[in-house]
Amino acid sequence: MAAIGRPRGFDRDTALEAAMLLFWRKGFAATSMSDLCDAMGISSPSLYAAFGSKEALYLEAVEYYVRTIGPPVWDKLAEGATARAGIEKLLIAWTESLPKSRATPAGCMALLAAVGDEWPATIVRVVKKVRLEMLGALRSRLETAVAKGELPASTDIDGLSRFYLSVFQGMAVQAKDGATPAELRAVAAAAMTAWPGDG
Amino acid sequence: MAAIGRPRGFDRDTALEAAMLLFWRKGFAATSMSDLCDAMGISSPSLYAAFGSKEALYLEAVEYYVRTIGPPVWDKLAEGATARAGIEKLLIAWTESLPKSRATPAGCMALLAAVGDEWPATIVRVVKKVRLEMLGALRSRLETAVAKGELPASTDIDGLSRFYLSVFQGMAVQAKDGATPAELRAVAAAAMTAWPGDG
DNA sequence: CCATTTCTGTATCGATCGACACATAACCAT
DNA sequence: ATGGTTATGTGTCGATCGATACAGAAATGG
Repeated sequence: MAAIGRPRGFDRDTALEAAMLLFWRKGFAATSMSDLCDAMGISSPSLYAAFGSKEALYLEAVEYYVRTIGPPVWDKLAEGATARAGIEKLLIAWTESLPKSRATPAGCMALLAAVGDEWPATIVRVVKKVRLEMLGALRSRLETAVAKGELPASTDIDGLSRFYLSVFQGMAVQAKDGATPAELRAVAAAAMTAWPGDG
Repeated sequence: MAAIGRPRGFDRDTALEAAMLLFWRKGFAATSMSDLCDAMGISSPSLYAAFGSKEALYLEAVEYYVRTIGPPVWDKLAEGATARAGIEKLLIAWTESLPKSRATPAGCMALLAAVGDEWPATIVRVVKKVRLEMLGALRSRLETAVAKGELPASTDIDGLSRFYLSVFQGMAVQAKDGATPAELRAVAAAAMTAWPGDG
């Protein structure tokens, strides 16, 4: 863009990250413009000039979340020699990522936007797409496993991927509820015993 | 109470049920007093006279939910000869109860109040207690199973009950997301393969 | 009948919501 | 310097939020 006119007095990404953390913790409706302005350190007109609206800001915050928070965790799925190892690594990564930490709120932002209060339709649609991508990532890994012979061809791939998505979502809810990493690890361990062929 | 004064022009329980269904579907913040008055068929002052406040009405709605919606499903846990059968019946009951039906919204009201937007502290505390009761019901059934020798004494009861709670919560999220009963049944089937000793 | 009590509808309260008008300040090109 | 362009802060907009004041209506007890 043109470097013309008065330059912006704040860093856009820094402000966006502050908005993401606030939205993540409090949700959409419960986060007011006033809250956002305080957290981002800017005034209302600056926010509107830079992001358009509260709703547009939320959508950008989700995008930022998917871009920065998701990959370090979901990359685990591709690691490990087998799909089983990948899923296990992913589960462990969740137990570390989902509880509230010094830097981030508890739970999964893309999940929290699905449940609870009714949200603007545009947001619901976008976060739903994100959740479908999670399901797709799981299914894709399982399909590869079947193709490689790690799992029998009769495996219910859709059901199994949906099952692990369920476990993830349940863990996210419990994390939001204050569950400790140790408690989540017990859930992950139980979930791994559902791997086909184990006993 | 005294039968003195002008009698109430509406049935309290009927109005409460209407409020519950609306809160269940839309959440707390997204449900306005105006919405409630429309759904309950009464005016704002009547609502305040009968229920006190929006927050008090929500608390009564949760109580009503726990009293009327919960038991038909959770009673399944006690049915069946073994804990395994009880859990399986419970999972199946969820797959039928969680999706949106003609009469009820999707998901679990007590769960939805945990996630998403920030809710009033009193409500958070009450619904958290409800979720702890769910966990307690599962754990209690598993303890009985260990006592009866259905499960080895080394069973991680806390982890296993938390695991099945996770599955339930994940199923509730996916139900809210529009998952079909068939898709939820696949999740339930996968979850049952995690039963200790199966394989 | 009247007095008392309780419920109901209209109309509205102050607070807060998201969003913006406006004037001013800070930068670039010329 | 000067005009063009964009960002900033103050102040405020209409709408909506949850919650009531008030007066009239409907019941009971005398």
